[in-house]
Parts: sequence; C-alpha cells; structure tokens
Amino acid sequence: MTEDWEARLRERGFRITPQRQLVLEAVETLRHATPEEILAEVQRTATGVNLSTVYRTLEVLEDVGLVTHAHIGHGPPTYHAVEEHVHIHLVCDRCKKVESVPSEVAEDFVRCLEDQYGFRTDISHVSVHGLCDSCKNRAFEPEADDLL
Amino acid sequence: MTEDWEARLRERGFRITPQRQLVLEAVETLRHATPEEILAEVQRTATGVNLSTVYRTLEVLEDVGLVTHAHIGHGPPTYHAVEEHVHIHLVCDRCKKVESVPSEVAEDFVRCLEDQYGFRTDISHVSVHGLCDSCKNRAFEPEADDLL
DNA sequence: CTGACCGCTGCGAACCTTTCGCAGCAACCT
DNA sequence: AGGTTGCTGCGAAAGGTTCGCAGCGGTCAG
Repeated sequence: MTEDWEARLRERGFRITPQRQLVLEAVETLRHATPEEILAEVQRTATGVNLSTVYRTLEVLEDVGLVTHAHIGHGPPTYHAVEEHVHIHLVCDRCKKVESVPSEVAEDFVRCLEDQYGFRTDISHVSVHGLCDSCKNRAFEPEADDLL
Repeated sequence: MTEDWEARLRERGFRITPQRQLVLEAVETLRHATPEEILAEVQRTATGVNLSTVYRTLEVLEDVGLVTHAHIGHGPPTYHAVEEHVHIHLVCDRCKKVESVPSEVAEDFVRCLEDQYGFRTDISHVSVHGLCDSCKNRAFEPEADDLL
C-alpha cells in the first residue's frame, strides 16, 4: 500500500483513524470483498470494529478515490483497491467464480458506445455475467436455473 | 403478448392463474420494471395480489423463459419480457436514465471474451454503467459522487 | 359434471443488507 | 494540554426478498 493514503484523506478534510487504515488494508488484501468479508478481516486485528463503520469507511475511501466497488449480480457489492490497471470482472453464473480481465478487451465496445450513443462507459463498475470456460462445457444441468 | 404463454407454463407442469397472467402482462406493459412497480400495475386490476406472489411468479416466469431480469446497480433488479431482440441497458449513474441499445454493438466484445478467455457472456443480464450524453457534458457537479 | 388432490396464493413474520440517530470517544489544531 | 467536532459503536429502523402456513382453486380422473 502506498503511503499517501493519509494525505489523500487529509486533503479532503477527513481524519486518519485506525479503522480507516484497517479497512483499506483489508480491501487491498482481500480483493473483491464484500462489506461483511471486510469486517471479518478487520476484526482479526481489532475485534471491536462495527459493521456500520465498515460501510461508512468504504464510502469515505471511495469518495477520496482509494477504493471502488462493483456489482456482481444479486449479492452485495464487492470492493477493491483502486490500482493502475482497471479491470473487468467476468462472473460465472454457474460456479460464481470471478475472473478479472484487462479492460482493453472492451476498448472498442466502449468507444462504440461513446461514438454511437454518446454514452461514456464506466466498464469496471458492473460485472459481465455468463458461463466460464469449464462451466459452459457441462451446461444444462439441474442447477442451471439457479443463476443470479 | 403471444398466446402460448399458457402452453409454456403447462409444459413445465405449472398452473395457469390470473396472477400469473397479470404479472406477465404488467412486465410486458412496463418494460424495465421492479417487482414493486409490477405489483402496483397488477393491483390496478386485482387489488388483492400480494408482493410475495409477484416475486414467486416472476421466478416461475423466468424459469419457463417468459421474462428475464437485469441488474442496474444498487437498486432492485428490473424485469422485462423475453423478446426477439436482446438488448443492452445503458444506465446513467447521474440521471438514472436507462437506455436500451441493440446487443450487436457488443458482438465483437463478446466474441473476444469467448475467444481469449473461453467466457460465454450473457450480455443482457447486467447493465453497463456510465454517463449519458447529456450528463457527461455537465459533469463534476455536487451530486457527481452519489453515483451507484 | 363432480370430487379430490396438491399447487398456488395471501398473510405475516423472518431475514439480510444497508442506513440512521445518538451519545461518547479521540484526532487534530492551536 | 485543551477544545472542537468528526468518527465510532451500538441499537434500531428501513428496504428488499424469502419463508411457513393454512386455505383456496386449477387440474385431471372418474
């Protein structure tokens, strides 16, 4: 973790607290974690931390641009640290596995939406659903319909 | 609405009920409706219908392939009728407007994911977020950060 | 047409995730 | 060190979705 997260917060008038540090570290450690999971990770160090604090902290960290969240379907959103390389989440509706691919594969798609519809896409915000390589090859089984 | 929705249900051993007909009609009328909105529409005809019935009915209708749902971010999912022409939802994070565009614009993107990662995309399931034409031109205003 | 299953519905409560109000604590400035 | 006031923990509330149950009513056999 870079060391300027404190500056990032201070700049915007936020205070530096252990909770914020722990939540940020948890997000960076876990990658693609839900608030609940982040809480669990944080509590390995500080038992007393509350779930509402996690939510409030994530909001702040997102506000100052240290973390982002993405939706992977019905479930709760997942948070991850902001990093150099933006990526797209491919979520398998069958096995729930999340794969990250570089956003370059969507470059043309994004440009097309901008050119044709004037729509500026935030490609990393929502995941792409479907079936992963292994699952699509054994499609049409009982659980096939308990997709998201 | 085609007339074979009854057959569609019967085939799979489901019964034909007024509730199911009304929910299906509501979905077709409203396009992009949440369960809550569907309930309201249904209740214009039959006051007594319950919200749990709407949920259960949507599940059944989705199971037999008469409706689908898509996620537009934090909010509840939206349901729409299955139709010939699959589309992608562009959701503006600023004004919340939902725009539908033909799925062809994503053809290359989808093919690329399949070729490079073996991932079979269900492009209509999750919406694409970003800023619509009008909103992106007046970006960076106070509400800019209450995005999804 | 009639009777009898049992699937479907309405209702209320439970559940889960997220938000809020409040009082006390503690980070920051001076 | 001391005062402000932002942040936290806690409990409750809110919002969306699911579940259990008893009774109604589609459906099908007779």
